[in-house]
Amino acid sequence: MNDAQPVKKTSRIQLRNRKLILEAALEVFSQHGYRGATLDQIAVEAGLSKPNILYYFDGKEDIHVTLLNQLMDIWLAPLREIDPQGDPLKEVLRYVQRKLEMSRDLPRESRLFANEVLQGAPRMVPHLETVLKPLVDETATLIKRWVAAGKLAPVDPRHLLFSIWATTQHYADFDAQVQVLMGDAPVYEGASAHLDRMFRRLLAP
Amino acid sequence: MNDAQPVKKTSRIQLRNRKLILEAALEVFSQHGYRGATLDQIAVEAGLSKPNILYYFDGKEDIHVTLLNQLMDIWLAPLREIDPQGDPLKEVLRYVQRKLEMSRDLPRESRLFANEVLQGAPRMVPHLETVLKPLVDETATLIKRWVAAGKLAPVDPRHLLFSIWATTQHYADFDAQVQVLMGDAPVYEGASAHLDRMFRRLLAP
Amino acid sequence: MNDAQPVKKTSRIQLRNRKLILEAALEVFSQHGYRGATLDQIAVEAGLSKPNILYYFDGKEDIHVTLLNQLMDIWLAPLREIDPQGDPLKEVLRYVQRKLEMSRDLPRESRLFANEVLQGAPRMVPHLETVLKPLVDETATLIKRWVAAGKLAPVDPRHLLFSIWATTQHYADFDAQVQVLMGDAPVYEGASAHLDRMFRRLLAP
Amino acid sequence: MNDAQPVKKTSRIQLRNRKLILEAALEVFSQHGYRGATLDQIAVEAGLSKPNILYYFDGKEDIHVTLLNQLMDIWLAPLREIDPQGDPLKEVLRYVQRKLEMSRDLPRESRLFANEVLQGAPRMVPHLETVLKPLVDETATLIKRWVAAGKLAPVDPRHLLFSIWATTQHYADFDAQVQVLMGDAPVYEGASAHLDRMFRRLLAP
DNA sequence: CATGAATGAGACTTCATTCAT
DNA sequence: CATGAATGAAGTCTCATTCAT
Repeated sequence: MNDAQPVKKTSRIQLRNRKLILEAALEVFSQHGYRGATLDQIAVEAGLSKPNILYYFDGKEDIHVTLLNQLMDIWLAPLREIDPQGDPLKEVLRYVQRKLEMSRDLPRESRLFANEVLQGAPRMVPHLETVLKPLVDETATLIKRWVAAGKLAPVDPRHLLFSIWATTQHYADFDAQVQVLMGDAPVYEGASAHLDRMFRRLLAP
Repeated sequence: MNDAQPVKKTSRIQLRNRKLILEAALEVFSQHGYRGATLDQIAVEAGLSKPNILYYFDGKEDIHVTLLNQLMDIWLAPLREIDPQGDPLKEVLRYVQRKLEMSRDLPRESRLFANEVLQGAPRMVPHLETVLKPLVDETATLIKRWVAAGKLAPVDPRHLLFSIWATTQHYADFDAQVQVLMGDAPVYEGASAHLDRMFRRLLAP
Repeated sequence: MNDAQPVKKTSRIQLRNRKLILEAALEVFSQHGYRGATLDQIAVEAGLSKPNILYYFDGKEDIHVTLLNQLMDIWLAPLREIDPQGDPLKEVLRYVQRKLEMSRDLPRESRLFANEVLQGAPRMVPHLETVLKPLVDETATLIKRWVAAGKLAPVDPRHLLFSIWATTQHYADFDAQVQVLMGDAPVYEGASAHLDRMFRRLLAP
Repeated sequence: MNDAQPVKKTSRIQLRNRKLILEAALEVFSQHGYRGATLDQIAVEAGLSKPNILYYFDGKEDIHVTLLNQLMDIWLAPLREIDPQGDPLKEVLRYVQRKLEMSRDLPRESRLFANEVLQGAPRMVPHLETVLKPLVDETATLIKRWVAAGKLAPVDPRHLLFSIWATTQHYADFDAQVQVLMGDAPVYEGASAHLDRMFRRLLAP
């Protein structure tokens, strides 16, 4: 009957509320995980009623998936910024620092992602395969070329990436433990220096 | 809270069933997280009835806490095995390999722990402070001594430990992602060589 | 309740939209029943927005009642057409055929009505008493007169009407079952012949 | 792990409560339809708590399906009792009376069935095809044989069955309307006589 | 030691209706 | 005349826990 697609005009309010909800959901999901989070919490955090949340999203899972997909773009940005024309060592070390900054500035995003992968990434495997894998493959090729050209010490590109991700995100994901062990001491300054030295020593040709 | 411990005579069956339950709970909790896990799943996995589970433990949380505390002993064993009299570089590199082996052989334990810390370690902070922190402080002192003696390259001991934990546990905690990116390629062989080189370069004086 | 009728100027658009809504509601109500139908479905079916629907009707129930009342007029038309001056047998048999045709051509109306009566006709009893009953009483009197005059075989007029209604509407109301049992065979041709013979034999003096 | 099928020992209580629930559900479903019925109503009617209802059945639909399947057996019993060796006319007329009695004594079952078929029998088509159709096919063959043998007047067996079902069940399904039109007059006596005469005239050879 | 039975609290979701423009 | 936004009430279902044997 009505073939006209209901091209939802995303009005000002629409945009604002969707943002409000996603922001609230990020807070709640990253803290309690998917199952641990409740729509009630998200609604309160967003300052909206529960049914109103469901007016903007199709359900709890829809919010979660939307969040994860949005996240991936932000999350992979630094990897995309590695300049194939740049100085190899400098490029990689800059990537490490960028990742560490993200860990410091966007810890909720890091935890949201960790939560999801930790449970087998049930809602993300497709995305990982279509978006992350090609990008990683490409980066691996680049690093191999750099190694072959003698610009970097020999290293397995994928394990290198794992190490970078693991060490940088650790400060966000395992923050509770870091807090206990570091007390009041500043964390990120030391981390920055430590990681810079570690990866510099690993990769300096 | 309830200090009046019901001095249960721990019979043979008691012990067996407690073990069954904890084993089942490890499986379920590590896969779905605390909130995502249900007593039903644990009961089925353990082959016991739900009320029977609650005969052995005071509730869901009790099982979880017991599991986490038990885990910590296993988890910290390699750290305790570092020999202050041994060769510093060798000792640390051995620790890295031990941790990597644990990640491979006990991934559920790793994920259980990660899940908990990720959510702020609400049920573990006391344990972390009383058990983990002193041990880490002690190890940090040892490493500092080694560094001062010129046996290791200068390094912040705590950030070193973080890097070791992060890189080794990554293979268990982020397994879903590693699988996607590594495909059928063997993972642990490469990881072992990579981490050995990385920490050797970092620490060789 | 609210006697202050909001004397709506029934413009062209008004009329068109009311018709659109009632047509959509007929479709939806007859398929899912009163409780099973939703305003959303009706709105989509009518190509109008939900609040707009409520601009034309006071609520879900209002639409339903309006529909039922409208229906009754159509539904009872054949009964009103029975000609007291006509040939008794011919008149009744023609009525049977007219009802069967309505069952074939207006199955949604039949089901809507059936749905309502099936659930005790909560929204229709008054209408039944004030409109249907007098008409049936009148028709019963007519049939009794015809029987008394020897123009029809002795028959209880009300049970006769029940039988006519039941057998003709069955093809609309129990269509799902008829489909299963008749397969691809044509239904209404056989039904027409069968019912004609049945009521002819019953009533031929 | 546990291969032993959990052969739910249907204890005394189990049996009693399942019966209680089905009885309550029959009452509620037959009155309000599937969608119109609520677990709350069923729970109250059964005198059990809502979660307890769900301890015995997997959900609303499970109750409904169970009810419908049970019903079919009762419902088709009279059809199965038609004796191929008996006197044709007598057998069919007895069937009519048995169906009419069921309409009088089990009106809720009749309405439950009508409700379901009216909405397209979404939960019953398979059952209709595998259970009802073969039985009807068989009966149709029998009737055809009787007609061919001159024991019954020529009649389409399926339309005959439709007419029997329609006219007898009408008194249960359209009871609300029958009540309005018959007032205090006894219904089933007249119906019995009327239907007996109608089908006798139709079928007498 | 063990379990079938039961439930209160709370989770997600639907929907008729109202609000505000 | 029309609609995007919002919500209270209610519905189905889950789950940790308790009861009673």
